[in-house]
Order: sequence, then C-alpha cells, then structure tokens
Amino acid sequence: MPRPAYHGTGAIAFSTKGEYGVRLMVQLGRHVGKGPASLAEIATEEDLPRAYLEQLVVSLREAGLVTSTRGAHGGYELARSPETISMAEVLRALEGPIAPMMCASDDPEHLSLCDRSARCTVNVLWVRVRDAVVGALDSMTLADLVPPRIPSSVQPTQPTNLQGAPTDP
Amino acid sequence: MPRPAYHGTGAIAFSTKGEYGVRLMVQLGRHVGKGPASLAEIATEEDLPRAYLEQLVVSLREAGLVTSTRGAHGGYELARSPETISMAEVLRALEGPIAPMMCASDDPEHLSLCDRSARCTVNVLWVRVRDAVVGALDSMTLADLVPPRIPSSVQPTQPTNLQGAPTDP
DNA sequence: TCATATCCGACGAAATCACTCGGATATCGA
DNA sequence: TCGATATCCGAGTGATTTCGTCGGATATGA
Repeated sequence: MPRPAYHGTGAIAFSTKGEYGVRLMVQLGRHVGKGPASLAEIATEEDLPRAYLEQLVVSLREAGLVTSTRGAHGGYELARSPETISMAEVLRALEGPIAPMMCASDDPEHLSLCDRSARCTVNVLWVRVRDAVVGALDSMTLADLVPPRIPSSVQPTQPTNLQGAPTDP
Repeated sequence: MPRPAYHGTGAIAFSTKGEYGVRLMVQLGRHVGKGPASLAEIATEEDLPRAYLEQLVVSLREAGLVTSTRGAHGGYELARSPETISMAEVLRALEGPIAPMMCASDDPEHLSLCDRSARCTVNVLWVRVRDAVVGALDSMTLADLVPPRIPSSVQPTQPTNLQGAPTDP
C-alpha cells in the first residue's frame, strides 16, 4: 500500500524515488569500509519497502554510483568515496534530468524548445530556477549527509535507539 | 486532449498550472493600463484552453494577485504593478507552497516533521534546495518577464514577425 | 545443497493531471 | 429590456504517472 501519500507539494516535489534513493545512498555512506550492505538491511534500517529499493538501485548502479556483489553476503557499496559524489549526480540518476520545463532542461538531449520560443519571455524564469537547484545540489556531496562522527570517544555513532524501529508495521 | 504531455522532467517539474498561470500573468502585465483583459483574449494570444485558464485564475484571484470585473467588457487586471509582484508569490498561488519534501515546506502550516526527524540527516538537503528555489523566485518580479516595450514605434500586439529573438538554450 | 543475495520483467491500484461541460450570475451597449 | 459577453462555480473524465508488489532466474558463500 502506498504509505503516507505525498511527500512534497507544488512545483518542486521530489518523489519517493528521490527520497528513498537518497536515504539509501546515505546508508551506504555510513557503511563504507564494512563491505557490501544488502537491501534487506537497508530496508529495515530505514523502514522502506525492500522490493521497491531494488528498483531504485538499478538507476544508481547504471549511473555508476554504486557497485553490486551478488550472492550470499552480497549487497551494494558506494563506487566512490562520499566526498566525491555530488547530490546533483545522485538525484539526476534517480529522477532524471533537472528540468522545471522542457525548454529548460540541464540535459541537452532532453531539451526541446517550444515553438513559441521566439516570443517566449518566460524561459528565463525556468532557467534561473533550474540553475538555482543545480547550484544547490552541486554544492553538496553525500559526505555532507552522512552524520558526522563524534571525534572524541564519547559514543559510538549510534543515537541509542537502534534496537527495534518501534514504528508501525 | 491533454496536449504534448509532459512539461518538465524529474524532481523539479512545474505543471501546466504553473506554466499557463505565469503566461497568463505575463499577458496581464502587457495589458496594464488598457483595462481588463478577458480570458478569451488571453487564451487566443497564448494558444491555451480558455476553460482551463478559468480554473487557474481562481487561485490568482484568491491570492489577491488579480482583480476581476464581471459582465461584458469585463476580464482580469493585475491587482498591483508588475514590479511589486514576485514570481514566488505567483507560483505559490498556482502550485501551492514550495516544498521539495513535507519536512521542508516554506509554509509552516504544511510543514510536518517526519517521525524519524531525530535521526534524519537528509532534511538539510531539501531545505537547501527549497531556499535556492525561493531565492531565485523572490529575485524576479513579473516586470522582469513582461517584454520591454520598444520605445518609438508602437505596434499592434500582432506578432507578424519577431524573429532574431535570442533562442537561449 | 541451501540460504542468501542481486537481477529482471510484468502487473496493478491509487492518485494526479489536464482538461471539458453545463449552467448560474453580473454587466454593458443598443 | 434584450442579448451578447463575461466571470463564477462545481462536477466529471480519460490518460498518465506514481508507488509499489509478485514471481522467478541467476550468482555466491558456507
């Protein structure tokens, strides 16, 4: 069943693809150095439908952001270190080119000018929005979202509530 | 028939509400000082379905961006001068609050934190995207989109030949 | 060999989008 | 006063997209 229903409102709405996909990547970021993480683990950790994650991860793999190892004890790993993975890349892989309007795609392949482009004075608006978004996403890497480790040995990274995910089934 | 099908791709996709609504506002901007403009006129000018514009304009009126006069020779006018109408206002009226995710709405009323907000490190990403978009939209007013008037020769609004316009990619 | 994984394609319910339609009401010009 | 032209308003509809599920094939380690 589609759970809570919708995640964003209005024009700038990321779908669950983007949301879950980013959360998946963050989990992989936390898991760096510990070998591959299985989708089952991640699904439990983030309380997301495993079968759906399977679909999302295909895009991430095809984009070269994660690598997979099959078989028992297999799973996924980041293909590069978190600092080198920009969120723009991640979201482009998950949701496609960033294009508030067809006449303002950041992917030249999907860019198509409307027939009225000669008279069109509105295009500049969409282009500015696009550039603002791309700028924001380019300025962040996955490393910025992986929770920072507390340097002094006060606590392990656990915020004490990893026991059972007490949320609804 | 739903025409070309989709207008934006990926996460940042404005719907026809936003697109047509902005174009409608631009037309009203061009029409300033000439009395009310009817939707029939605008629909012809911009080649948009009139009955659909009727729906969109409701939001604009309710937001106080346009005023209406009923009856023959009626229509719509901008409620304020174009320089004072920010595109953020316009798009909020048309598409709702700018919220890439529920946990990052710019309208406090629609803002709802997810139950996992304590552990959530991703929120900052959506907030940054939101702020980038809001910033871009706030920095533009309707006046920026209304094409500058050619000072000397006043032409009828007929676009007989207007090529050589910058086809900005 | 068996449990655990990724891989792959198809399917389906629910929601949203992009409209259309019919009619009620208001206003101006003749 | 009549009628043409408008806005106003609510309901309805078909296409598309979203958000998943399900079943099975393949690969790998213990």
